[in-house]
Amino acid sequence: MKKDKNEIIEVCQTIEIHKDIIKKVRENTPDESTLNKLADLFKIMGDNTRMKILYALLQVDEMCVCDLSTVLKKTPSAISHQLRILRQADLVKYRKEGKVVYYSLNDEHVKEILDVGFSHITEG
Amino acid sequence: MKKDKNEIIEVCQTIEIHKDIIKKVRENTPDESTLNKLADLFKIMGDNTRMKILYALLQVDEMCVCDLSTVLKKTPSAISHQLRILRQADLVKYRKEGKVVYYSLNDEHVKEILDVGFSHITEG
DNA sequence: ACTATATATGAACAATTATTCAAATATTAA
DNA sequence: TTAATATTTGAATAATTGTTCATATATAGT
Repeated sequence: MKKDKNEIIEVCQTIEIHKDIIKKVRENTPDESTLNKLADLFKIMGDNTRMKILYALLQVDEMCVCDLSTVLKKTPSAISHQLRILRQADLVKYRKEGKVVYYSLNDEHVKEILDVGFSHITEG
Repeated sequence: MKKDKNEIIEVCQTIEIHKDIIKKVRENTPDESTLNKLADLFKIMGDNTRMKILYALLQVDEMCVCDLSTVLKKTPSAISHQLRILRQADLVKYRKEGKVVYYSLNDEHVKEILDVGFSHITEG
């Protein structure tokens, strides 16, 4: 069992059980970097605090850190850390007004993804 | 700053900066358990290996552990561990034929979620 | 300049988790 | 029964990550 990433691993004794299936999958799967980005997107949404932030921002135009902190019952620091992650992933944007920073959703896709996920949870 | 979950935390000195916004969000956000389930769903999709498994199963009807192991260049054990997580989340189903276990996607929603996420990555 | 407030940030800690390894099942064939 | 193979499983390890705490920055008011 080679560990080199470029080697073909002989996973099972019957090396490739279903050649046609493996061929089809290899030809039609997006490249690794795209799949990694996709996994990263879901990873960011896969956290209770960040999910609550996104759903809160879905209800209103914008919220400041203190609003989110109040609604989620978490410290402003914890909220700020998570907002930073959402910012870096371009899922939220912000504007500054004096001392207060207002955050809002950055992307229409976010709502779509949440909606489909919601259907899976409630219907399925 | 109380830690009791039922207490209202006084996060900032100006306790609730925007009462109307906070009220609206509180009234329209799904309950905690639903949001947790939603975060769990995305958490499961937010892993490189599991994402590759899902995308592979999206291309063909079904694949056995050995097929997945070959395509993803991971040990059957690693694949099996991840399939177990996908099974428990009802994202995949399986059927057994002799020694071989065939896995397939369990839900139409999975494809939808992946598609919307894909749009976000590629278009945005 | 000084104080107060809203937010951000870095380090530390605790908790979660993906992979590996070894061993256990389950099924088929001899 | 014995051997071979596909898959599963439990324990151990290494890596990642969310929160807290202390501190820093930014802005407004006095």
